[in-house]
Amino acid sequence: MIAGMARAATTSDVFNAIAEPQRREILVLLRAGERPVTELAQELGMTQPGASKHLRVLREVGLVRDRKAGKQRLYGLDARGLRPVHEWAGGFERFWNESFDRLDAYVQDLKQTRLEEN
Amino acid sequence: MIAGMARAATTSDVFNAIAEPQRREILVLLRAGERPVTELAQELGMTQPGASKHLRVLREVGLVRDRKAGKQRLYGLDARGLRPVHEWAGGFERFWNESFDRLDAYVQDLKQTRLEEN
DNA sequence: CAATCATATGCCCATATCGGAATGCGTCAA
DNA sequence: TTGACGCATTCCGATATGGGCATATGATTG
Repeated sequence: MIAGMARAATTSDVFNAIAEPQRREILVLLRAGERPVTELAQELGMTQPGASKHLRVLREVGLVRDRKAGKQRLYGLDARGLRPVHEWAGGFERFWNESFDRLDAYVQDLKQTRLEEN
Repeated sequence: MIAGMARAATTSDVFNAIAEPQRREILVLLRAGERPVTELAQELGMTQPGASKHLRVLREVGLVRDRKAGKQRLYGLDARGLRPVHEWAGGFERFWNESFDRLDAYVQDLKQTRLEEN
């Protein structure tokens, strides 16, 4: 508990939860609506325990919620947790629009603009 | 090599690279411009080797590029790799609005059910 | 209750990962 | 050339992770 944690717990950080490709696939699938575990496992070509484990991680970070439906347990999307991810990445938007060669000029432009504003 | 990989290599997947909070902090810092390793380490309260390791990961996924400047090595942002992240998360945009409504309806259902039970 | 279907958990293994400490290595200055 | 500086790399230890497999738990039906 005290020494060298390898990484922020995947169960407490959305960024970490979506670092797993299969978990991202699950989320994409769930955009089409609620699904039982077995169906998800089948469509994604993974075992049922595998799907359950991934779903557990997604549930613990709040990206998914589950609902009992008779014998089954339906998993549904709760995408609110993805909003911070979207916004964080969006904070870099202006940087991927400017090519590197232009970035320097861009910074110069900003400076110039500021000068002109004063 | 063949059996049970724990996770997609952090060095080959942007999602995985940004799963580390400190690496995200580095990227944020670099929006202000190029920085040498020691300065990054200092501002983020990590050791120099620690910073170097994180920078290596970021470099290998292409989120950062480096340039020699005399004794120093300046790291700069290359945010293009964050665009897929932004777009992927953006694919859920309509869902994190709808989620509220669904959740609300769900809560209403619960209340209604309880009332009927009493 | 017993049998059955759906899902969750526990265990084991191989590997990845992070942090710390020591060290290698290239570059600049005296 | 010899230090000193800046950074990268390597080794180590502790831990997290994902997959496979067996099994436990839950709920439904007969």
